Amino acid sequence: MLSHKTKYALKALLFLAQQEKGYIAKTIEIAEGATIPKKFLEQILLELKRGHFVSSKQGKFGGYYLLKSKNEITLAEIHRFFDGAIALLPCASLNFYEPCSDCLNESDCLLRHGLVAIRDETLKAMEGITIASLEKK
Amino acid sequence: MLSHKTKYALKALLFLAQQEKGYIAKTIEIAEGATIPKKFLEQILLELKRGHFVSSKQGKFGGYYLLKSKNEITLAEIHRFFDGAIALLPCASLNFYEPCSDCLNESDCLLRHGLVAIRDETLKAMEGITIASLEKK
DNA sequence: TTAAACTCTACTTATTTTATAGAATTAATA
DNA sequence: TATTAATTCTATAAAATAAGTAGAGTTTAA
Repeated sequence: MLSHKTKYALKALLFLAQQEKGYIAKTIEIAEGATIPKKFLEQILLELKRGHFVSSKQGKFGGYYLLKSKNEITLAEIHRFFDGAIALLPCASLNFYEPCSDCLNESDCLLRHGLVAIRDETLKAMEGITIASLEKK
Repeated sequence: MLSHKTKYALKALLFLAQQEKGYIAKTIEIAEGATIPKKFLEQILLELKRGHFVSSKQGKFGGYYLLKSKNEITLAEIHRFFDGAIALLPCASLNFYEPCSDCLNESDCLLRHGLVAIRDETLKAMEGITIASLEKK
């Protein structure tokens, strides 16, 4: 399952994608427009900025806007950025690989092969979902 | 990600699947054979019993054995049994559906459609992984 | 100078996960 | 029938994570 944080991030990005090009949205607008607790959203937007998904303008009349194209932001990316690995176990992960502490060795991890197969399928599907594709619905 | 509980359950089922037909395995054997904390495993085996995945024989010389065929126990089932929904949000789930509290209404949930697509792909893949298929590796 | 916005750090609260402890029950068998 | 060895059950504890809140600091426009 997605964490609330990831869900809120997706909703915020979607909100920004739906604004006119060049529009700068205040946090409070995004919070109310997408039904997200404002103080929690502040943190999320800062993280999205550090991840170069959005950029901001400070000070009066400041706010947030999309930095990456809505066609280029995928569910896979956002999931990894906030929730980490897409694989079901660390030993089956590409980007967050860790060996199992409770398996004798890599080749003896009986779960790994099956979970790598799942990861490949899930990843392919998640890379196909972009902010732009969500907007179409 | 799978919880440790789900991972342990899979490893325990795999251990039971690898025993000779009719063999009754003690908890301590499974714990040591599959590297699972024994007292935690006790709870997991009881849950697996209540879920009709395994059965047990009580008393001296008792233990656990597979009740369902190893070809019929899928990753999807075990995931749902211990970790719940396979979908990324409750509103995209088949078996654990709940409406979003932070979406105005069902049709306005912009994330839902994309996440249902992911769920369909993931579910199909997870239904293809059985205890027997894991054993082959 | 003021107002209105983002930025940053710390903290709190709640929930869930991951166990552990120990007593009760069941069954085989000497 | 007493003993032993196993499952079963309930309660609790410890740790980690998630979710949200508070408040001071900084930046910018007018």
